Amino acid sequence: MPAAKTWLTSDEQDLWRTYLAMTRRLSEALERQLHEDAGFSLGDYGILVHLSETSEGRLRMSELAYATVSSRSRLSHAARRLETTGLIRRLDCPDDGRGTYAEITPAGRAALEAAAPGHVAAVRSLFLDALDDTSATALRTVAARVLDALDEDPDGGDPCR
Amino acid sequence: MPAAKTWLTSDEQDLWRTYLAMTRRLSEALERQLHEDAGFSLGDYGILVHLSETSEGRLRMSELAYATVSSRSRLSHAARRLETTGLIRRLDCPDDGRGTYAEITPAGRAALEAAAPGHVAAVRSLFLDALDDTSATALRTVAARVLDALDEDPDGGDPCR
DNA sequence: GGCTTTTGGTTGAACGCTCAACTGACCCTA
DNA sequence: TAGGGTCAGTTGAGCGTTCAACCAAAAGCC
Repeated sequence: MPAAKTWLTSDEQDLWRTYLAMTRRLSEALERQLHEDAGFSLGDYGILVHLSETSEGRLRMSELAYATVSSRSRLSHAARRLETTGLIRRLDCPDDGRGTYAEITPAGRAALEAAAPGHVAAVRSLFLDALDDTSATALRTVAARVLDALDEDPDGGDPCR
Repeated sequence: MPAAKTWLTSDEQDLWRTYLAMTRRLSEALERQLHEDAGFSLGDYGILVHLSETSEGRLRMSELAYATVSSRSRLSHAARRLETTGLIRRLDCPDDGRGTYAEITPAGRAALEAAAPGHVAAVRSLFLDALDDTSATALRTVAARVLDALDEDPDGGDPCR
């Protein structure tokens, strides 16, 4: 096999930089919209969504960390903040003395329902509308492969470190 | 036209969440690799790359902010840090009394060349290798459309706010 | 020439994330 | 049932980003 390439070809560079610009600007725009209109972040939104989707409105901290693709530490800090603003509450897990449940409060559900229309509209207009069937399929494939590669990689492996 | 949809369909949801998971985990993995191996961030890497690509090794702060898709403030802080570590230096612009040039130092070039192989290898193995010609083309199209939508959008518009 | 407005860039405070260290509870084995 | 190892979750320090306020130089304007 040839020597490992140290640099990217100009095509590769272009694609990579375009990808970086897209992801950065998209996440900034959505973050800003959500923060202005709802007062919380995309990460917080994800927490509320996942909790609201369960039958009991609650999830163990570690499950929630996995679902929201965040570290235990980040989730723990985020949960403390969301608890002080009253959107979730934490309660001890009766089955496991180490465990903690995060539970969405009525105020949390209300905040989520208030935030959803604007956020969903932004996701549509900035992202989903840019996709036709073909590119959506392609993107799914790419994402699946990238996530697989991350699972293989020691640095990208454990989403809950 | 029908009433605006407040929620995403389950297909849309799935695609959006997969996209979010991919982008978050990929950027975390690259950030970690670079930080461990080179001691600086992906943002710093971008700054050094852009400076090194100019004929004089320098760029006005605002041009650099645009090139690296970052706010003036972020770039200003990053430049101060890079200056204290000796990878760049700042000098006053003779043509415009308000202006500042950022210039990559020899140490900066050395750090960049030392960091490049590992970073490029990670970008390849985690991202580029997941793309065949078809999906690369599709991704380019998607990125271009998303960036266009961001340019239209008041919240996503100015990359240098 | 003086006046305001705009532009280029920096700064500090507030806040979120990361990392490593830590606490307690569970588990397993002898 | 005592011990060491692992697991769930939290905490605090350090650092990077954001936001708004700020300064100085340039550009418009009359």
